[in-house]
Amino acid sequence: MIRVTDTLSGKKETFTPGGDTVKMYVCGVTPYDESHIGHAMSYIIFDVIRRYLRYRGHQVKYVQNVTDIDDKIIERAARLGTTTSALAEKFTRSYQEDMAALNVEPPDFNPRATGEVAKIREIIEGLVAKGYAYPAGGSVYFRVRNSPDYGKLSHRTLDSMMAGARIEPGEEKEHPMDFVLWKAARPGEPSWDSPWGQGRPGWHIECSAMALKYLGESIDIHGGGQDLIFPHHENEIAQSESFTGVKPFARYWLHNGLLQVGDSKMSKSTGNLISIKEILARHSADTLRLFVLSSTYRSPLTFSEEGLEAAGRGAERLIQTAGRSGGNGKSLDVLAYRKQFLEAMDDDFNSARALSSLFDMARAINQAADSKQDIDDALKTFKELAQNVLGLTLKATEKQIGDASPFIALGNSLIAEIRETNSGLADELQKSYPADGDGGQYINWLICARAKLRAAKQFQTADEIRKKLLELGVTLEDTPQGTVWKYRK
RNA sequence: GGCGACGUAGCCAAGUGGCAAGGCGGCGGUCUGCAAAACCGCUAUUCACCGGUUCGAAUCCGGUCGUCGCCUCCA
Repeated sequence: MIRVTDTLSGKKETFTPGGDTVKMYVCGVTPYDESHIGHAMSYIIFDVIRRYLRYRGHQVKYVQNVTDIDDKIIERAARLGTTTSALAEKFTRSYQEDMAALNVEPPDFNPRATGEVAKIREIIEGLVAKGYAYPAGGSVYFRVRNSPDYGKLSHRTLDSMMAGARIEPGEEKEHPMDFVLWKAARPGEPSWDSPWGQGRPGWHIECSAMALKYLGESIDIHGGGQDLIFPHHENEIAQSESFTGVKPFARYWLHNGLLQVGDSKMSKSTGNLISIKEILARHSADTLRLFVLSSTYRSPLTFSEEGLEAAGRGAERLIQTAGRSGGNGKSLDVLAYRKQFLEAMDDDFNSARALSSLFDMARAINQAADSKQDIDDALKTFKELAQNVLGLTLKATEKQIGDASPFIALGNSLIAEIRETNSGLADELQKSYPADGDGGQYINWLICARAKLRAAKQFQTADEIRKKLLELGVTLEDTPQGTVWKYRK
């Protein structure tokens, strides 16, 4: 039994989907710039939720929109002298690359706002016909006063919103909180035909349209960042339920806490953005996923380089475990750890607690491997949870060695050094010295040279190789199967 | 001003009535020629502070202080 915290009720509820397939909608990005690590956090979380539901035997249909037309896109495109569609396309693709790099599975449907104008118009017309919306000056507004429960998601009333006071004067609106469904086009802006004249969809309406079109009138999970609760999701509920007359529009509203940098939220308006690409240049997807998953998804998370490094070391331990092999002793049973893992995930996707079970399991596996127990089944369970549920790759980050020259230099000076005391060995090494190749080849050669030196008990020179390699970012590990190396910066 | 969240070890973080998970770091040990990796042991008598309820509270109630979010484009 899975329990989820629903923003609407404010409580932890038993999760029971409306049908055989879990219908899941998560708000996507507005592609006018590179995606940032706040996006990474949110989409990693919903990716894990989706994976877990599937792991628990649910079919999941996952829809995510792309808001490819809005004020920011228009503004940015104009500034850069490009079209809104070219700009949106560029950053949509960049976003998709980022998600792939983070091992976030693509949605089943990924509709663009501009591709759904027909459905959007249909809904607005319906809302106008029912008296929930009214045209004014070529735009169409939603009439919040006709939705008595407006404010139920964000737990506030119209009166309390008015008290907040940061509301601009009425313009064409009947009520200050009325929001735009259809925006009249200004000269030169991209626009579509409508009964109210040339214009384009407002922000909130596309999500209602897509959810209704791709998932139906009542969906199971609607997700997004906490910053979307008001006004975006509040408005989605109002529009959707007013249009269809079906309640609830979403059975469960899930919201992730926001990523902070330093002492404030990272956001577009404060400009303290760190892009996903920037982070992935320094840290692996597993590192980032572990960093995000080691706290509960509803809490705010403070980004820090130290935090990522800590997560990275943890990730390495898991990767190390995944690569182990046991013997043919007694078979290790890890079902108790698996049970704990599932109990944690069942409890509102408590990935932090689930991870503690995974680390415990890793320790048990390492221990068993050390004592030559059979760890095949254990490893299978371990990987299933780490990869299929948490979406970790468990692959060591093989960073490309850009420049082989430091390794070549190291090899050359080594030969010269050895020649002073042992010309025979120097000749032998010289013979096997790679004429060219990538850094890896030279590293392998250096490891080979070190093995010969160790065999000859020339530990000082051998250790020097290890030390120099470490300075270049290469760690050596001597295992019974030989020496393995890792490159990390 | 309104609404909401949070304050647990050096750092990150789980735990919402019954002896304080896990990760990172640190210290000691096993293994190793020495390391690395892995493993073992230790690392919070105490959960912002004050008061209350209870046989029993990090967990419930009241208050104080502090941090953050939303109320405006945002994942």
